[in-house]
Parts: sequence; C-alpha cells; structure tokens
Amino acid sequence: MTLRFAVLGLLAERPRTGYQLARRMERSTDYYWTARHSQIYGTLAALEAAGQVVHTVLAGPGPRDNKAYTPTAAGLDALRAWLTTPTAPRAERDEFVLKVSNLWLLPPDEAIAMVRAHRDEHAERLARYLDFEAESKLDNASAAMPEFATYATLRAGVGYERHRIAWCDWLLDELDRRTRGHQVHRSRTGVTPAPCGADAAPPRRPSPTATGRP
Amino acid sequence: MTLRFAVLGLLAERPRTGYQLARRMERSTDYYWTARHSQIYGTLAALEAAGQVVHTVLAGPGPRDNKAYTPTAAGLDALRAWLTTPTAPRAERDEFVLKVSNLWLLPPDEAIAMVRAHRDEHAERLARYLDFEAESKLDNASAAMPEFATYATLRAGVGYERHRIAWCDWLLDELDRRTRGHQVHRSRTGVTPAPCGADAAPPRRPSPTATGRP
DNA sequence: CGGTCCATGTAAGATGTTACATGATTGG
DNA sequence: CCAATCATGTAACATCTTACATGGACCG
Repeated sequence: MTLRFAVLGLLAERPRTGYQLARRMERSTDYYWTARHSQIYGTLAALEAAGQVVHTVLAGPGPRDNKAYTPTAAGLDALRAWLTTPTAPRAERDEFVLKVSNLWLLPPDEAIAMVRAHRDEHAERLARYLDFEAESKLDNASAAMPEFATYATLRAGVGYERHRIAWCDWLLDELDRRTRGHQVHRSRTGVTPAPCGADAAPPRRPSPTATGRP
Repeated sequence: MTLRFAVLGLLAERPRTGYQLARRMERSTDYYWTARHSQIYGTLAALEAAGQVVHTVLAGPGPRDNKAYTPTAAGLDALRAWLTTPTAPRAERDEFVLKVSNLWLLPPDEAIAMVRAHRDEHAERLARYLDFEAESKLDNASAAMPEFATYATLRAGVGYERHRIAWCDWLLDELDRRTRGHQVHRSRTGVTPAPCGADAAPPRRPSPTATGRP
C-alpha cells in the first residue's frame, strides 16, 4: 500500500504524469521510496479505480497521450489519514551490515578493504547530499511548504551518511586493533591460526539461550 | 539471493535447524536480515540442492525430525566470495521519511505529534540496544571471532538509533520555529500561541551542527 | 541515420508475507 | 485441559525487478 501513498504525495505537490513520477522515484536521494515505471502505471490505474486520482490527457510530444494525474479530495483525505497512522517498524534489511556480521570469516586485510570501500561510497554520497543542501535555500520557508518537507528528508540523508561513515571508521579502527597481536602468527596462508589459549572445548551445548533473544 | 547468504552465515557460526534460524531471523536486532520460517525452509532446500549445506537428522522432541544444517566447504567458499563482492546500494525504503516528505499537508500540531511518537519509539529501541551492549562483554575478542562481528552490527544499530533521534529532535525544533509566526491565525486550539517578538523573518539558517552526530 | 529522451504499457519471474496444516511435549 | 513452545512444511497472495514492446521528436 505504501507506494500508493508515495505517489499520492508527489501528486499532492503538483500534477504529474506517470513518466515524471518514475523519473522522480527511480533514485532515492531526498525522497525515500523508489519504484520503476512498471509499478507506477499500475498504481496510478489502481488509484484512479479507487477514486483517489483523476487524469487529464494533454496530447504531449510523443506518440502516446500525456496523462497528468491530480489527487481528488478523497485521495488527499486518504493521504492525510495515512500520515497520522503510526508507522509499523519496517524490517531492517541492510546487506552491508549482514556482511559485517560475517566478517570473522575473512582474513583481516580483506575485511578491512571491504569496509573501506563501503566507507568511501558513503563519503561520496554525503558529499552529494551536502551539495544538494547547499543549493536548496529555503530561509524562512514555513512548515506548510513542500520545500521544507523535502529539506527535512535531505537532512535525514545527511545524518544517515554521517552515522554510516562514523561507524565504518570505528570498525576499521577496531579491526586494526583486534588483529594486531594476531598478525604475528600469520604465515603467508591467508588464514589466522588459533593464536593461543582455549584450544579445546568451546562449550557447544545446543543451548536454547544461544539461539538468541526477542 | 541475499537470504541464501544470510542463512549460510548463521550456519557458519554453528549448525542450526530451520526452526532455530527462523527464531533468530524474525527480529532484526543485532542481525540485519529478517525472514519468516516459510522462506527459510525453502531456502534450506535450495541450498542443499546446490550442495552448499548438508543436514543430519536428530529425531528431536517434536513429532517432526530435527534437521540440523551445516555448510559444506563449497558453501563456505560461496559465502566468502559474496562477502568480498561490492555491495550494490539497496533502494532505501523508509516509510517514516516518506511521511515526513508529506508533512506539509498536516496541521502543525499533528505533524509534531507524529514526529514525537516516532522519536520515542527510537529512543526505546536505543535503550534496548544499549542493554544488549552492556551485556555483551567481549573485551579483547579477536576480529576472527563471531562475537566481535555481532558486536559490530550492534554498534551499527546504536549509531543508527542515535542518528534517528537527533534528526527527530532537529525536526521538532524546526517545526516549532517554522510554525510560530503562523500560529497567530490559529484560534484556541490548545497549541502555543506566538509569544512575542520576532514575528517576521529572523535569518534562521539551517545550522548544520543541529543534526548532531553519534 | 543512430542514439537518447519522451511516454505508456504488459508479462514473467524473484522475493516476501500471511494463512493453513499437523502434532508431540511441557507448564500453569 | 488449555496454551505455548517445538518443529516442518505448503499455498495463496502481494510486492518488486527485469525484460519486452512501441513509436515520435530531437541532436549530432
């Protein structure tokens, strides 16, 4: 259902065609929902069937008709109702963090390279966001203007990238610290041999607590 | 494909049954991929067909056989290969940020209430994460131990929640500031009326320090 | 005259969620 | 005795991605 509201929200700003919506939603910078055009056209049809948008044909330049969609009063009501509904916490799915949870399987140098690459990518994104931010001048825009809302989402992106970078830096630091001392034992096979102590008998019960908690 | 590797990763730590995997993956705290059991059993079958895991039947307490899965050498190789593959930036889908991008449609008091509720939820989650963190003592665990990797993902969670909270605080502040002068027009609705002074246009740059970092 | 942008659609497939189904053991 | 936990599976559905299809206008 969320895509419906994402589309409605963009249409509430100003009428757009399916193509324009697709352009806007194919990247997620400063917006936070993506969709391909194949999804969008279907969604627009569904919204229209539900009486939440209407379209006017504009006979644009292409061979196709140019359909500009506008939300109806019912559509805007639905949108506002959705806005105030508590947001169910979405399942966090983060492929990189998942990889990090398996980092112990990699030799230290590869682990470090991998994190470093990720860090750089986020640094680049942060730079892009900051460029956007510098361009957007909204001075004393009121909270009732779309410009302010857009700016607020951009700030979310900036904060997120900063957090990501800080975390990568911390990780790199830790990886360095926690491999130092063990590096001595590395003899040209890429794998760390057991360094010392506690060789036998890690407890290994099927332990129900080990399965994890809430 | 990602789920395959998520499962392989957990099995690399220690053998588990489908049920145990499902327990671990139904919440996303300190892990970062979720799945229902209905997905997991299928994935295990696919992994086995691909020769990446094998199972041994343990005739557990239930009426069903208790199948414990272990990765094969081929499975571990595939997992390590995946770890070093560059992570394609996943489409960011964040329902709350999407809502914020439509915030201009709401009357100020409702907007503020909505953000506040979100903030509180994240504060609660942060507290839970910090509890976990306090419990996990890994002192000088090496980077080659699963415990460290798990701890690293927990740190990601902590950083994320902190960023989220800081962003909400910033937003609440801005919403307050940017509606003040406009509140004069709202009569008797339980919301702070404009107190005094600074009615029109104080410079109000979007001070970047306000976002606050980890 | 070949590629990119405009512009709208359909179809097949992968992935994820919800609901259905079964049945033993343990604790209140 | 009723509910929860253990334990594994299937089926229907919703959602998302990728690929196929069409064709005019404009630029180099």
